[in-house]
Amino acid sequence: MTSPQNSPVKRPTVVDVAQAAGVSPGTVSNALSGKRKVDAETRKRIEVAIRELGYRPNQAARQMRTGQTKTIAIFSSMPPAVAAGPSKLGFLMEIAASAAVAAMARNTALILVPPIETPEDTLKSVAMDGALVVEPEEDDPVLTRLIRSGIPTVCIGRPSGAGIPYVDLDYPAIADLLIRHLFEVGATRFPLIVGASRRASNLAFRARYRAAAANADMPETVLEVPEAEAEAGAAEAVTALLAAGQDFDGVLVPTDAMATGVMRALRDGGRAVPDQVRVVTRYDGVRAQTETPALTSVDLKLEAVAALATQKLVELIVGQAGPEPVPCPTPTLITRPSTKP
Amino acid sequence: MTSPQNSPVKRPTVVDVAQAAGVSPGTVSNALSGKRKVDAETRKRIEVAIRELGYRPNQAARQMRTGQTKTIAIFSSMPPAVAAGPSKLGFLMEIAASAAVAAMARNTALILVPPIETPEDTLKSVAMDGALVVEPEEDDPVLTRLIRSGIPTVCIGRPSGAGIPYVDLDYPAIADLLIRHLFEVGATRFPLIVGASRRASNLAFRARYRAAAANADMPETVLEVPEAEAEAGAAEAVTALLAAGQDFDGVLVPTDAMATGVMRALRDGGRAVPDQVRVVTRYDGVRAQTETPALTSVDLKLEAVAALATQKLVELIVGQAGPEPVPCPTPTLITRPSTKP
DNA sequence: CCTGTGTGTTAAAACGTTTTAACAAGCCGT
DNA sequence: ACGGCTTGTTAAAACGTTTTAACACACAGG
Repeated sequence: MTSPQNSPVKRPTVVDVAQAAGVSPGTVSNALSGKRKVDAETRKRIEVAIRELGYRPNQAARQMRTGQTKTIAIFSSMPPAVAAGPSKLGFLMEIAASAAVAAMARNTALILVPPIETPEDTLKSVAMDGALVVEPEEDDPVLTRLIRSGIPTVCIGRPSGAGIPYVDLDYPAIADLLIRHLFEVGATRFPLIVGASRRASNLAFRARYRAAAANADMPETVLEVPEAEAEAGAAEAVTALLAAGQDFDGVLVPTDAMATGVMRALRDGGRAVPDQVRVVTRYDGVRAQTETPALTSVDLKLEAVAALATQKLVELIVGQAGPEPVPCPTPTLITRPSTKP
Repeated sequence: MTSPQNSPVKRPTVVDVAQAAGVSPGTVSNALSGKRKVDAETRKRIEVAIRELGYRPNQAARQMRTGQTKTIAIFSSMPPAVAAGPSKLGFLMEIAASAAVAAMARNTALILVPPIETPEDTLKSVAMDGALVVEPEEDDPVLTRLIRSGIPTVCIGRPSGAGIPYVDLDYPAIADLLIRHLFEVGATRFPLIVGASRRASNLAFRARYRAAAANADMPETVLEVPEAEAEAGAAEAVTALLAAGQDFDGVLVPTDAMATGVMRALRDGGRAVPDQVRVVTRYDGVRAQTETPALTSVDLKLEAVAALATQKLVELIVGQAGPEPVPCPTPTLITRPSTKP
């Protein structure tokens, strides 16, 4: 109960604790970190002093000295137009939530970096010693900037560059899962509606679709839609298809926002789902679930993926792991009314 | 192209920049922050030196000197059982996403603190100069700890203590909206299924329900369900109600997880929604949207709420604002098949 | 008695900024 | 020629930790 200085609050520091415990600051540090041996009796004194004063270590000072911020950031490389809207809550946030708990379990904080146009500014203003990049695009600007800055980075979804560690989402397997299912429920010819960017998932879907079409003697119809106008673009594409009189009994449309557009176009065009046309999409998010009828999609095991990526990242940071990719959990199908036979 | 030291990387510091530009470190700092005047020509030299060396300020050092971390944290006080599962992606993440962009716009990072049992550890290990608390409970442990630590805090949803700034979610208005709607679509007697905790929203729903019941001469039936077992508990409660032969033509069930349970119990009990029973819930999340039939709910304007709270928080941190609450946007009804007349 | 070996502690340096107080130079009005 | 004012710059201190090198001490083996 000694009268404090008149300064506002003056949080106690390690030297206050040292003084109270009758030791030197260095010893307090050692007691806290356990890096060097300190006498049991001394440690006791220090602990009571800490409790007494309500000492909390100053993270900034600690960070500055050690160079470790104990912080990782999560970036979405999707254009804001894609990440925004109803999907915003989906993919990215689902991963972020899981990554946050995985990080916290390793006593690391996760900071949420919203989709932005200017990665440079963000990289300057925010301190982190590692980064997660969700679904990097080919030559992703955020990703390249990160690795050029020497910041340890783990991708979720395979990146275009080599030597960057990642947790694969195994897009080919996902594509096969959906394509096989379409055939199984009786579809015989279906177009692929896909994003125009060179994002890895788009590439995989195109490749697997081509292979499957060739294999089944099905004519290939690949419609590329700019990702920024996903929903409207997909609707337009399907409407054009209908107008052209092309017949099809299924649609493979990975991006959920585009799936919404497809469903609208089908409704407007008087096609019944699933009786006349079966529709499947990739991400099992709000959109897939709330469509009428609800859409068959894929359980990507995002929670596990996020946890693995986070673990890999912290190992990378402390130098316990190399840049080799992490095997990913196998995705499974979720069948819904949109493909009911 | 001078050969660098053999040390790993050695990021350039402010003194390197100063040396390259032929000035003192202090001047570089001034040029960067713009706090003091520096000659236009000198500033130019500094800027090119910065670009040349690829200098990025060390945030930790900056933080330590200024005491500002430029970081805020967002806490959910919900028990993990509630925050987990499908709802995890909903309420909390929707707010977090919006808060992140609002924070970033003010050049502040948002760190995501997952629901935890041990707030003390987190508060110790993570540096922040402000906090958002989502839906604080009465005498919320996280909240009390935060204010005791003197960390500026803004709540989303009214806290129990006084003097803590918050953005109201206006639970009474929300409750009234739903209750009025139930009456309007022809319901004459309906129970309230509500969380057992003393969370502000629960209290408000109880109060408004009582008032409305008294006013309409409707018998009161309030069923309290422990929040940890929301879905199962609510299902059980409704099943018991049916077994007891109590007749009702509507259900008011604010928590979406409980709504799922209610719908299941009604289905199992052979009651048709909306023909025999109308159901309304509060949060328009995945669950409300994917129920069959989809549930009438409320647009809480979470995006705006989160932005307001974040703005208030940064103002609070820099001392530009007092602890008075922030007026909140008015919620609106979203009518869905579950109350179709 | 001397040398070596732990053990536990400490004083001081270092981390990279920002801020403070001082200062030099130029200009103005007497 | 001198004091006062402005403008731009700087040297040095400060922020709170961790780490390094040194030290004091006890104790063992010769």
